[in-house]
Formats: sequence, structure tokens, C-alpha cells
Amino acid sequence: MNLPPICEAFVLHFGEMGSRWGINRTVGQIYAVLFVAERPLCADEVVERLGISRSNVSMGLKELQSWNLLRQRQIQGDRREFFTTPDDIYAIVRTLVDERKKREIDPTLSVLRELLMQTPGSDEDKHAQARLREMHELIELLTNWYADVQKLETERLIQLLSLGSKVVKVLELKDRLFTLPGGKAGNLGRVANQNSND
Amino acid sequence: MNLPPICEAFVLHFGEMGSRWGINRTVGQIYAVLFVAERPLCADEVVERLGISRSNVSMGLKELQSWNLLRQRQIQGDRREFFTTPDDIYAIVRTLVDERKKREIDPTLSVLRELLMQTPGSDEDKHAQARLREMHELIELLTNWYADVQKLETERLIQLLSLGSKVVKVLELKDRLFTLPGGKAGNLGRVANQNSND
DNA sequence: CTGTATTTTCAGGAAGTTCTGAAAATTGGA
DNA sequence: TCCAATTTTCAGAACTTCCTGAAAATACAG
Repeated sequence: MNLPPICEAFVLHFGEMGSRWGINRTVGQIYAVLFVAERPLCADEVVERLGISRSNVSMGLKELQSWNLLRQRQIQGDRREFFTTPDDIYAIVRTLVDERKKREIDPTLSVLRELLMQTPGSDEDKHAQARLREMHELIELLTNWYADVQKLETERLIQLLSLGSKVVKVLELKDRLFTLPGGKAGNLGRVANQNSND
Repeated sequence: MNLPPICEAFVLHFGEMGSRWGINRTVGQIYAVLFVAERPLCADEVVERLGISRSNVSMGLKELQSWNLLRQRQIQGDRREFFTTPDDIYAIVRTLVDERKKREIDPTLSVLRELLMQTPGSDEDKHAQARLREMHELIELLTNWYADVQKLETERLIQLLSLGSKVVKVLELKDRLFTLPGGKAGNLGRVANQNSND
């Protein structure tokens, strides 16, 4: 591996992490190299830095492109393609989550829905459906939250995340302010169930 | 595979999903079987349902235990151990996230911190550090959010998630109410940067 | 066109993982 | 203590994934 020490350490770690998720080590390393590089790199530069075969790099780049994780650029009078990761790291994470959702969550939701439509032929299947229903609800809650929050600009998203659970306090405050004395105890639940059509 | 149709379809899908994440197919299937089962099962019952070897089940259960994902129970006058997944699916997800964080995120954060302490010996390494710093900040933002939100009871967590980005609106409202006319434009940023010591 | 630079594909070998049956270890009752 | 039930371990077979070099495809300048 032909990289300065900090880059190398990062690339090795990132490759290791990649291999724990569905992504293979080498693909992880390729991404890491592009992520820390000062400028777009062509395939041969990646080969040189990682010391792996040209064809392996070609396949890795293909894979990363299929995840929408790369930017490509042509340089004047040069036939080679140059690759980078997006500058904005938030954009990278959004893409990553979107793609994983598309490949893993969406198919799971559709399998769950399909299985919940079927008529159970046994007690075991009936009980299974109850469990699957819980799972379906939870996944929907999480994906709806994500779909909603994902629309925010990064700035606002950061604010919201920084706030963490303190949001709940703000809501309690709101409740206290807007619930008339003698009225029903609080409307957190109601607010929580509105859908985003405002 | 010796399971009623809905269970079987779910188990197959779940195994497939497991194998996309670092978990192997069989381990995923074992978890799925326990998840939909009406009662705790012993190892041999899992063998029978999945049609895999006893030793494979034994290793799979070990693996799941190391993730804290199983409840074990003894039945009076029976030497066998019986396994289930927790009833509360939120508890399952919390455990899953906690464990992945412990195994993947925490080590990554510590590698990043270590690399950020080092003195870069080249321009490339200097630029790499800048990128790693962005990554470190983002991961910290996300993990702090999670650490904070994870403390909430499930009920409140559901409220907060259901609300999604509408929280931002509530915050704007709060701003409008508490910012004196003529005072500074808004304190969203200030609120967002407080730390959870209240 | 032709020739060169570059990228992609792919068969098959290397490396890694998962699974099994047999054997060893553990457990608790008699 | 011994024994039978149960669980765990582990060497190697079976399977999967990954990587390479060679060949094919593509792209474009002259």
C-alpha cells in the first residue's frame, strides 16, 4: 500500500469496517482512498495506492457507482476518468442511507405486507403474523421519520439532531401553553399523529 | 424446512437480509424462527424447523447470545435450555443498535481520534485529517443524538419519531414566542448547542 | 480506417466462510 | 460415584466470495 501513514491507517480501518457491512474490504478501501484524496483520482492511481489489480479496481468502482457514491470527472485532453467522493459528507451519508433503504428496507416492507395479507393456516402462522405486524409498524415508524427528516436542509437537520431528546421538553412546554386549563390533559399524542400535509 | 408457510417465508427473507449485513444466513434464520415462535424453543426444535445440523444451531445461538439478543429460560424438570427473543420489539432494536455501535462505531471513533492527534507528515495527510475531522464530527453528532434519544421511554420515543421534521416548526414557534421583539433574531442555535445537563 | 490508450469482462485459482459429523465436555439425577 | 441427556468443540468437506491476468471491448487521435 503506497500511501502516507494517516491515510493508510484510515484506509485499512475503513476496509475492515466495510467488510463487516455487506461491502467487501477492497471496495471499502477504494472508497476510503477517494475520500481522503486531495483531488479526483483515476483508476490507475487507485491501483498504485492500494497495490491491487487493475481489474479489481474496475469492479470496485462499478460497485460504488451502482451505489451512487461517486462523482466522475473528465479532465481536458485526458481520456481517463477521474473519481471522487462528494465533498459534502452529509450528502454521502444521505445517499448511503437511501440506497440501503432501497435495497434492504423496502423489499422487507413489501415481504411483510404480503405476508400480513395472507390468511394464516395455523395458530403458529397466526402468532407469526402478530409479530410481523409489530415489526412492520416499527419499520414504518422509522422510515417515515427518516423520509420526513431527510427533506430538511443540512443546517436544520444538525439543529434537530443536536437537540436530541430535549425536543420532548419543548413539546411539553408547548402543551402547557396551548392546553386550556380544564381542557384535556395534553395534545402531544394528537400532534404526533398528524400527517405531514401542512 | 419444517415450518408453516408464513413463518417459512419470513425466515427465508430474514436469513437473506442477515447475510447482507455482517450476520450469516443461518444465524439470521435462527433468530427469525425464535422471533415468530409462540413459545421458547430448545436447540433441537430449531434443528427440526430449519433442517440444519445440531452443531450449527449451537454455534448460531452462541453468536446471538454474544449480541445479547436472546432470553434463556429453564423449564422445571427439563435439562434443556429454551430460547426466545425479547417480547418487546423496541428492546430488540435498541440492543441491536447498541451492539453495532459498540462493535463498529466506537472503534471507528477511537481510530479517528487517534489519527487526528497525529502530526501530518505530508500535504496528503494534512488534507486527509481535514476529511477525517468532518467524519468524526458527523459520527459524534449522530451518536450523541442516539445516546440522548435512547434514554426516552418507548412511548415518548414513538411520539418524537412520529413528529419527524415537524419538530422544527415547534421550535420556530417557541422562538417566536420567547424572542422579545427587538431582541436577537432567534435562539434555535443556542438551544441546539446546550448540553444535556438539565 | 488503424493504432494506441484505456476500461471492462470473465474463467479459473486463491482465500475465506460456513456447515457437518464425530468426539469431548458438561450437567444433574440416581 | 456412574450414567445418560445435552451441549460444545473442532478438523476438514462443501460452498461462496474475491482477485487476478489475459482477452475482449471501447474510445478516440491521427
